[in-house]
Amino acid sequence: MTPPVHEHDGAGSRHAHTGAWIAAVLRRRIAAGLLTPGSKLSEQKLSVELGVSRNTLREAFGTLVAESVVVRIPNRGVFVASPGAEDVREIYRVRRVIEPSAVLWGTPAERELEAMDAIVRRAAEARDAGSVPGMADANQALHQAVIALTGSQTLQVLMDRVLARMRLVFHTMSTTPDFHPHYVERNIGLVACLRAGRPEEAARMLRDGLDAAEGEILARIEARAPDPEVRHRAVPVTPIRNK
Amino acid sequence: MTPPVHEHDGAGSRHAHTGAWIAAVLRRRIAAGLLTPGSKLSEQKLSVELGVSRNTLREAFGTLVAESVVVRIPNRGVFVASPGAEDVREIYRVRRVIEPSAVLWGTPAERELEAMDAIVRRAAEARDAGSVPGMADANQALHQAVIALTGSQTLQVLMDRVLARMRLVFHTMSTTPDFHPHYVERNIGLVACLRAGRPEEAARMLRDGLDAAEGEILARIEARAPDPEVRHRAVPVTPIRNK
DNA sequence: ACCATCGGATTGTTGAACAATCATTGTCTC
DNA sequence: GAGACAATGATTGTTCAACAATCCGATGGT
Repeated sequence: MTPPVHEHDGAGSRHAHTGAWIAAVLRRRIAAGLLTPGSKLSEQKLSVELGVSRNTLREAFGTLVAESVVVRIPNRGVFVASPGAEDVREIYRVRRVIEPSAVLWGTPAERELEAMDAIVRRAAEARDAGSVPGMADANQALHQAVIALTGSQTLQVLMDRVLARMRLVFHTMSTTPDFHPHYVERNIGLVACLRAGRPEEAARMLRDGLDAAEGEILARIEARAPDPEVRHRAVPVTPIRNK
Repeated sequence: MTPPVHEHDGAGSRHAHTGAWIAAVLRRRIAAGLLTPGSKLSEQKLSVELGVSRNTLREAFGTLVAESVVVRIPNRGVFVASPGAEDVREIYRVRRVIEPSAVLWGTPAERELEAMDAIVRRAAEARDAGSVPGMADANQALHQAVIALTGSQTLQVLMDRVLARMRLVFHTMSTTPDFHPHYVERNIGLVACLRAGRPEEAARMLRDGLDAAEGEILARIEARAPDPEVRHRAVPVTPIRNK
């Protein structure tokens, strides 16, 4: 039995708005894969486990629902979101609009170019070392750097949420193939184009890369789930009874 | 005295999740200008006025905070957001990324082109009739149609929120000048470009229009508030005691 | 095998209570 | 009289306990 003590789950601040804190804890657990997609988050269990009131937990659920990290089904409870093929398509719709636009019209200063250079160098090292998580991290970092070109806080948090959702997609796939080496090369070319002052070409390259990635992931997803959209009942994929 | 009865505030659905319902009511009141920017939303008063529990009202506040329609200051309460110059800049950062990208890479079908044609025609009629709200509505409709080109639900709701924020900006300005006739012409040209199959030119036109609009609004804002950013104390602009 | 009914469990919502914090007022000192 | 300081009152943050409404699963009848 875990005692109802507040695990010092990083982010030390003691009691800065308990609801947001609980939301952060759950967000981290979901991102780490401790809470698998489709599993139910029972109000009673979690409230005693985290040592907060059911009301406060409910508030946390609210923010998580707003972020689409969990799904609330009325009178049934909240479940960790399990994104399907349509969700993947939506994710790439968003990325295809925002990221190419960022490289096309965001004028990168020398600072930013240097940062992106460092990132792709790190990615290349990770590839040579065969480190898949290293490549994944670098890939993610590069996309965040691209978003940063817009200078918009709003777009930053939006894309952070999209990325969190993408991580959930990967969690639903038991075997994650490594298309990452492909991406490393693409990203190198992208930064080179930006350096050369050819934003149109960079944007086109980015769009092609996104199309390719979406295609691969969709193929991988739809192979496993021949009936991806038909989730009208919104039933959790696996009624996992956590613990 | 308004009785604590639930005003049948449109959007008929009877009691689909009370918290969301209350949030919708408040959202509408704010958009309508009944709740002016900077005014405080007292938990006690509103809970009795709307006939819901303080807890439920709190949940509604949570969603409104997530939408940045209201601002919560710890231990002080929630206030209707009063966007300043920096917020306007952020709004246009977002629009400059998303809207030109939508017209550039979203391939409009005949249906959508026709819809946009109808909108600009409506705008022209409103201009000839001297109807400022008519022009404003048409302008808003056109931008929503542009966003719809992406086919992305996520971007749609994002831009809806941005637009709501923009409405708040206008509410903070006592006198709203009508730059709308300018926009009508611009929009006509934009749709024409799209019809002619020149998305690059349309995108450029859209960007120029956004730049111009931002400039005009910023000038109007910074003239009134020579010290726009210094809101560290986050004090409501006017400590309005509503009623 | 199919359908209805019932019971238990979980969610949705409320009301009251308490601690913590902020704003205001009043008092004291200089 | 002006400013620092403490007491007071009001509001928010959070918890607890309760109830109605709903859903899930099992039981039982045909």
